Amino acid sequence: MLLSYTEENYLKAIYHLSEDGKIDVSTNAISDALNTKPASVSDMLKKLSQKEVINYIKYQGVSLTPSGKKIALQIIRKHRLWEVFLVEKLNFNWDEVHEIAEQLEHIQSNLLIERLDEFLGFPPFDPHGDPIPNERGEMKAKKHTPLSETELHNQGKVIGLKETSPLFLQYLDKAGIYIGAKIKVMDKIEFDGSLEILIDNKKTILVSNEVAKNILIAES
Amino acid sequence: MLLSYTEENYLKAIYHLSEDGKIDVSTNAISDALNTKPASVSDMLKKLSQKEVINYIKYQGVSLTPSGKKIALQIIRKHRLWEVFLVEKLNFNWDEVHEIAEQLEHIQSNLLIERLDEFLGFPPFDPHGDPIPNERGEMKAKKHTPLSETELHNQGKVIGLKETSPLFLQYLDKAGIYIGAKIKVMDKIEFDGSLEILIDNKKTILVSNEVAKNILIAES
DNA sequence: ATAACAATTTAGGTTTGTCTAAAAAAAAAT
DNA sequence: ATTTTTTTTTAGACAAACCTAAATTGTTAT
Ligand SMILES: [Mn+2]
Ligand SMILES: [Mn+2]
Ligand SMILES: [Mn+2]
Ligand SMILES: [Mn+2]
Repeated sequence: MLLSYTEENYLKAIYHLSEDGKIDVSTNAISDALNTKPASVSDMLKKLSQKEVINYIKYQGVSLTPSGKKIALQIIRKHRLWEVFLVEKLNFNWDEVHEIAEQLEHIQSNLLIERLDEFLGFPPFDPHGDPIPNERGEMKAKKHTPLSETELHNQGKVIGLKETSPLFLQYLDKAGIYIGAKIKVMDKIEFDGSLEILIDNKKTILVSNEVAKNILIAES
Repeated sequence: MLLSYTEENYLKAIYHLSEDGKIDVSTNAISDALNTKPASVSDMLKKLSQKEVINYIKYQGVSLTPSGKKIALQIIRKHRLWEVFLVEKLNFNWDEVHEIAEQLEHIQSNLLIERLDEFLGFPPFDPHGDPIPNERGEMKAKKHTPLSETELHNQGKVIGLKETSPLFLQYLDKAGIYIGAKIKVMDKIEFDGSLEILIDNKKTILVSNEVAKNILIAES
């Protein structure tokens, strides 16, 4: 089935919104995510329901059907592969790629995306540590312990981020934090939940609780 | 100025139609090129005229303004660079890339296209021998003597094509003709204008006049 | 010079995706 | 158990890009 650029964006938004455990996604949440009005979302949900890519009962929220989920994962696959291309091949910084990938993810060609995947060496993760689905929509589960919940003195590695906004990524660059960096929590300040962390056994810095919540760690 | 996907395609079509020496392009020619109805073209010409990217006098055809021409050349630059990428990096055949480039040419990001150009080594020509405009819209003029008008026994090199449809490209593959191939005209059959040609001093084949008109030669 | 034909434009509609304002339903508060 | 507030849907409009049918302008042939 062929969906429009806009319909694809709705499916992707619904997928991302239901990622945080939520089973049913609300009209308002979608309108927030896509910067449209709730009334426009209602219209679109009716249309997507007709096309059988979402389960929709009026006033009761929405979820993806298996076929809708498959489409959403294909778009996410394309988005993340293009992000890898931009960073690995065209030397973009990780905070510059999202906007361009938002456009590139809608290019229609299965052959293109399979060739791109091959050209990039079948990367399992994108520049922000997010897993890249394969053709069947399967991806490596990345276990996510936020840095804010890591035990004191435990050594871990940065495997991903909850936030990927340019401002946050630029902050991380400045702090010397990147995907793969070794991090050890040296001290927890009870007052505001900020953490003293040792990066790569070299540099000790203080990060706020807000920052720590958005850094995902694989403990070792 | 920001133009829509569709407006960009109109400018590109007008540019290509005026390439063949024509100063003013007709409504019907545009509607043919874009597979739309003349009435739709009239609507769009009014809009493009308002945006000052075309010179338009009702009933008298249309031409690009300097700013319209600049935009058209930027789109063509993007199209051709992406074609090089697809062939050189993703191993596509030259007859498979046009459709995908039609989509990729509309991706908006100056940085992207400059980085891509650099990544590809600043190629002066695309896989079909067409010149790639630089950021300022300048490109190498390619002199075009159709093979059909080449002197008997003259040796030349294939530098481009007039037609780049998949069917024609596939025919050339089969015949062993490619950009850069050495060609010598051995005989001209007066009856139908077909030619006996020697390719790379190895293989002699017969090509129709129709084919010969669409192969561009640099004589040496 | 006029009639016939071809090219182009206008008039009036459709579809997609958006909006605002108003109505209806669900959830929260009293 | 009502009332109030919030969420969601419907009603009615609009812009972009297309269409068909009809009117207009330009071109060619008599
Ligand atoms: Mn992204
Ligand atoms: Mn990402
Ligand atoms: Mn092309
Ligand atoms: Mn080309």
